[in-house]
Amino acid sequence: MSKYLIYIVNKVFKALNDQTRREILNLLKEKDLTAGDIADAFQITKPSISHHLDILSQAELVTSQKQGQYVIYSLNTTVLDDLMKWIITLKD
Amino acid sequence: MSKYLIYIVNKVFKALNDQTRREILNLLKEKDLTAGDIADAFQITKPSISHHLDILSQAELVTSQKQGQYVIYSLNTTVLDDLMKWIITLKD
DNA sequence: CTATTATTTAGATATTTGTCTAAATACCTA
DNA sequence: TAGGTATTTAGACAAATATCTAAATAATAG
Repeated sequence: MSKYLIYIVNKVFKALNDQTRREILNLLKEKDLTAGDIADAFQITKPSISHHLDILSQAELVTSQKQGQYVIYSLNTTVLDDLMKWIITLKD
Repeated sequence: MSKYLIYIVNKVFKALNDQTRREILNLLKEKDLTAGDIADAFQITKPSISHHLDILSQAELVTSQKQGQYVIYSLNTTVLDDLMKWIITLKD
């Protein structure tokens, strides 16, 4: 288990250890969304959602690009491969 | 995504969101160990390890059986399948 | 330019979490 | 039964976290 993988996995587990953040990822699975669209899907405030999106970004579970005054978020599943690797290592 | 799976995945993510607990699982991958053996592998106190083991038990990531005055812990990888299912669902 | 909309940042607060020490429980052995 | 070992429980405390409101930043539209 490389130091790099341990570092990534730590961040990803942290990011995934929250129901709201997991639901955000599920929303983004369907299609890319603006920060506002994502916030509208939850009962919590926009700043809180912004914070969740930041944590997801740090874990590289989402990417974002600015389009005018909007910020569009997309799901990024590449780190999930690292996560799977970690889990499989535990299994065999 | 069933309510049951969401419930399980929530507990498992909680349990896995800690370096010490992840290391405990890695130790148990090699062989079953008593609570004391596990505690000896870390710098933190026995009560703290006991607490970590409790969280891992609640998530069903470990099982335990009493053998005399010892409690022997074993890795249980079955919930990891549920976790994998959740991840794969996100990926495709 | 000014007002409006979208998003993030800053700072405060309550809750959760990881850790500790001390005590309790359970089992074993002489 | 008494003393020792293994483990857990209870309670305290500091650090981390999720949330909020208010303010700042950035872009658009009139």
